[in-house]
Amino acid sequence: MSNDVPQFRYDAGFANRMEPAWQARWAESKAYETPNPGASGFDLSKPRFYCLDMFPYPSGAGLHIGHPEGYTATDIICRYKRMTGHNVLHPMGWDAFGLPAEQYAIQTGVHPAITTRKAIDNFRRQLQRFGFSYDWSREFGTIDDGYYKWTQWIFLKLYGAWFDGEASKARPISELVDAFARGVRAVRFNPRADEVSEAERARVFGAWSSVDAATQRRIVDSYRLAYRSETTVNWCPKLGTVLANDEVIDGKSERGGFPVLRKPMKQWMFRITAYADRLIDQLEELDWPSSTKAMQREWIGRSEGAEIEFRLVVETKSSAVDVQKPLKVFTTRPDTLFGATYMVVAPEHELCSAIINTPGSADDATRAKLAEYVKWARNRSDVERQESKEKTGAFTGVYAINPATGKQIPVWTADYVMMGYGTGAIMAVPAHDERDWEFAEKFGLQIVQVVAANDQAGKSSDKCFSGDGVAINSASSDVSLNGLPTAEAKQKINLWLESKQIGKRRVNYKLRDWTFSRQRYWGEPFPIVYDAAGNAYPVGEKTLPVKLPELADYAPVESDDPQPLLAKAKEWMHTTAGEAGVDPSLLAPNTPVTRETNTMPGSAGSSWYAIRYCDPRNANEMVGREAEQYWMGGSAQGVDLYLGGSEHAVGHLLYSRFWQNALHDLGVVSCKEPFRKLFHQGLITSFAYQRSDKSIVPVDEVKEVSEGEYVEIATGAKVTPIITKMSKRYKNVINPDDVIAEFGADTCRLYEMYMGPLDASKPWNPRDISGCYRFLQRAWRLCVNEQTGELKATSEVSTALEKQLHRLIAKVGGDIERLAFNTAIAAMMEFVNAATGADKGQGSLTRDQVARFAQVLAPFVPHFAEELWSRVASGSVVTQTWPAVDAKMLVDDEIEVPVSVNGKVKTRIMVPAAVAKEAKGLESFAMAHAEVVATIAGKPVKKVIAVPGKMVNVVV
RNA sequence: GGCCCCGUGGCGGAAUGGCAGACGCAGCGGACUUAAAAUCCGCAGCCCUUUGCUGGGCGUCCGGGUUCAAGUCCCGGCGGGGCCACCA
Repeated sequence: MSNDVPQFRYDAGFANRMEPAWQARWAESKAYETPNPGASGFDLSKPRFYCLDMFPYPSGAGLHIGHPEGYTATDIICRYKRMTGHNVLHPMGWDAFGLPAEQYAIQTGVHPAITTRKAIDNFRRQLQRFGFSYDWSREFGTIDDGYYKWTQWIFLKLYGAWFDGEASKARPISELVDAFARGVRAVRFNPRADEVSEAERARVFGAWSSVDAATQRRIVDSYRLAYRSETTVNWCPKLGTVLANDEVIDGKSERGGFPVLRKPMKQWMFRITAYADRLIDQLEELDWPSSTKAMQREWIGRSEGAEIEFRLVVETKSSAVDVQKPLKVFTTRPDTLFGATYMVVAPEHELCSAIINTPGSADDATRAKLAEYVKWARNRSDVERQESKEKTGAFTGVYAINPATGKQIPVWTADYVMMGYGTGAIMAVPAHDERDWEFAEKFGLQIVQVVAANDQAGKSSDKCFSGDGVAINSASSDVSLNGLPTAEAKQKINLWLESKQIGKRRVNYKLRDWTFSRQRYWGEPFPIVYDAAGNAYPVGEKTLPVKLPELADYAPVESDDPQPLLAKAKEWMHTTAGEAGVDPSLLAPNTPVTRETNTMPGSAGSSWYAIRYCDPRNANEMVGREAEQYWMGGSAQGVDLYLGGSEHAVGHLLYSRFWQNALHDLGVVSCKEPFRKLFHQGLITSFAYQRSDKSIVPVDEVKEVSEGEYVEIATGAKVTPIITKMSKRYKNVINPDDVIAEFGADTCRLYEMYMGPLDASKPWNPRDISGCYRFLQRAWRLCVNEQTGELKATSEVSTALEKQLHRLIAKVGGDIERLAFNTAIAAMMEFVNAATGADKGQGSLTRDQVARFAQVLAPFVPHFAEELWSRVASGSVVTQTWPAVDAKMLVDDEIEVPVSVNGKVKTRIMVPAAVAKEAKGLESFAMAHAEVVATIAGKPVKKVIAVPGKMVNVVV
C-alpha cells in the first residue's frame, strides 16, 4: 500500500466509509417512509406502486448472497418509481415462526424466541448495509403478538364461514344455520363436505329445530372452512409433527429429509379444495410466470370424468360385507367401461377391513393373504413406494358386476390405488391404462380391448393403448358405443349411466385440504378451546391474541404417537370459558375448558402479510379499509410486483391466494387476488470442482496449475470446474459481508444485477465483479477530481454526449420497467466509455450532465449517486425527479442502413433520417446509391424490400 | 414417463423475424513507468487469402421446413435444467 493513493479515489475503503454515512442520513430524514392515505404528506394524486419482496426466514447463518439479488431488483424499481412520481410501498419483515427456528433452538439449547430475535437483528443489519429503501417503520415479524393476533383472528373468521357452492363463495356460518332452519333447499352446499350424507341432509331439512344439538353441531362443523377431521396425514416421527403435502418431497420431509409416514389423525384442516375452481380460473387474470401458473394448475389437478357404481357379489354366504352398498369408482375414461375386467381398491379402503374382520366374507386363505398384504402396504413408506413401482396386490375374494357387460369381475386391492384420490377405488381397464395393464400382466387378469387407435386399428393389441380412438367391442343389448370416437363415447355412456342411476359426471381434484395443525412449539396457538366432551369453541375476539406460553422444554420426542408440545404448558392449557372469552350463550363462563395444543404451520403467518403491510400498526383491525383499498384494491388489484423464488410456487403462493379469496368473500378485504404481478429471481450458483468419478472437491482443496487447468491439492489429480448450488460442504458459499468489505455495497448491488437476466440462474464469478467495480471507479474519475474531491465539469457542451445521455435516460428507464437491469447497466458503461474517451483532463460532462447522470445511477448505486449529487446540487438525489428525455435528442440526421442482396449484407449506406423512415423513399434512395448499384452489378432486380429505419434487401 | 424452460466466442451474457456476438471477464498489442501495479488507447467468432491495404468462405447444438430475410417462427432429433410423478 503506497501512500500516494489519492484521497478521493473511489475504492472499497471510500465506499465503506461513505455508504453507512448516507444510510444514516436517509434513516434520519425518513427518506423511504411512506404515509398512508389520510396521513400528512400523503398525495392522492400520485399513482401507487406496492412492491413486495418475499420476506425472508431469518436463519442463524445470516443473509445468503441470493437474498440481495431479488432485494436489489425491487429496490431499483422502487427508487425509479419514486423518481417517476409514484407513492411507493416497499416494506420488509420476517417470516419467523416454524420448524427451522425451533430445530436451531434445539441444537443450540437456546430458546427460539431468543435465537430468532438475534437472527432478525442480524438480517436487518445486513439488509440495511445494502442501502435498500425499505420503509422500516412498517417492519414486523410473524412472531410479534401484535401480528399473530390477527393471524388467529383470520383463523376464527374462516372457522366461522362455509363455502356456498351455488354462489361459489364463502359466507358466514350463521347464514348456513338460517338456511337449515328455514329448510331452504335451494342452497347447495359444498359438494366436498362428505361427512354428512345426502340422506342425513334430507332428514334435517325443515326439521332443524327438532334435531339434537350434537347432530346440529356435527353437521354445521362439517361445512366450516376451518374444520377438524380425522384423515390420513403425513406424519414425520423424527420432527415430531404432521406436515402439509407441499412440505413432503419424495416421501421425505422438506426440512431435514426425514422419512414421512401416512397416519390417520384428527387435525385442523382448511377447506382449500372448495376454492379449487376459482384458484384455477383466476390464474387467467394474473401476470405471473406461465411455469408457475402451470405448476398451480397441475397441483390442483382438476380432471373431469364420471363416478360409476359397481354392485358387489360376495361368493360366500355372509352378510358382513354390505352388498347393498355399491363400490364407487372415479374414472376419466367412462367410455372404456366395457373393457373393465377387474377392480382395485386401495389397501386402506373400508372394503378391505370389512372382509378381513368378517369371517366367512371370503375363504380363510384369501382373507389371510389379504390381511397380510394390507398390513405390508400400510407399513411401506412413501420412499419405498416411489423406489419400486413394481405392481403388488392381493385378491379380496369378492366380485363386482360390470354394469355394461353384466359380467362378474374380481375385486383386488393394490397400493397403486390411492385412498386419497377419487373414491379410493378404480375400475381397471388393462387394455387402455398402463398401470392396469402391468397389473393384469403380472397377475394374469383378463385384458379386453375396447378402443381402437385411429391410425392403425387393432394393430397393437400386445401393448396397452391409452390414447383417444374409436370404441370397439362395446355393445350390450342395452347400449352400444361401437364406432364412436372417444369424446362421443364418453358422452353417450355418461347419459346411459345417468339414466340407469348408476353413475354421474364428476370432477375430481388432486388438491387436498390444507393440513393446518402442527404438534410443534414454535408457532401460533389456535384460538380454540374444548369443553369436557371435546367440543370446540372459538376464543372471543376480545381476548386475542392467545399468546404462546413460555416453555422450557420444546424438544420433540421421537415417536409414532403424536403429542402436541403445548400440552406440556399445563397452566396455560387449562382455563375457563370466561377466561378464554367464549360466547357465554354457548358456555357458562366458569366452565373449565382446555386450549387447543397444536400450533399453526409456518405458512400461516406468511399467508396474509402482504395485507398487513398496508396498515401494520393498526391495533383495532387486521387492516384499515382505506389503506387496504388504496394499496391493494382498485382496478389493478393486489400487490403491483411480488418478487421471490419459485420454490414457493405451490405452497405459500397457493395458500395466500386461498386466504385472500376467502377474506374477500367475507368482506374483510377489497381485493380478490393478493399478487397481481409475480416474478421469480433466478438462483445464484457458484463454481466447484469435480473429480473424474463426479464427486465434488471443496474449492479450497483445489489449485489452478495453469490457465483453465485445476488439480486437487491432496492427490494432484485433475479436476473439472463445474457450476453448482452454493453449499457449505463445497466451501463455495459467498458471504455478502465479505463482498461488501472488499468492494462496497454499491459494487455488490451492481454486480448482482449485471450478472444476467433477473430470472435466469447464473454463476457467481469473483473475477467478473471487478468489472463493475472498475466501472464505478471510471465513472467517479470522469466526474470527480481524485486529489481534491471536487467536481470535474466542463463548460463546453458536447452535442454528441448530450444526445447519448438522453438515449441513456430513455434506455435505462425502459429497461427498469421490463426488469432488464443487466442491459441498463451495459448502457451506462457505454456512456462512461464514450465520455471518458472525450475527456481531455478537465472532464467531458457539464455540471448539469453530471447531475442527470447521477440521477440515472441513483436506483442502482444510491450511495455513489448521492456522493456525486452532493458535488453538483443540494438535497438528496433519491428525492429528485427522473430526468426528462427530449425526443428530438433521440434522432440523428443521418442513419446507417445495411443493404443486403438475397439476404446477405453487402454494404452499408448513409441515409438522411427523414428519407429512411419511409419505405418508398428508402428504396429509391438505396437503389440510386452508387455503392448499391456497384454491388448489384447490372443483375436484373426481381424485388426490393425496404424496412423503414432498418434495412434494404435486394432480391436478384 | 409426463409437462415446462433452455442450448450463441475461452467465460458471464446482448440482439420488437431485419447488420449475430452489445457490455463485462479472461487474453493480446501499445502508451505512461527504471520496473511492476493501476490507468489510458487499441485489437479480438472461426477458417482461408494478401508483404500490406484487403478479399472470400463458414458460423447461434444437429437435421428438415416457412420467409425477400431465421439465433428468433414450425416439425423431428440430441443435450442440459426445472417441476410433477402409480392421481385412475
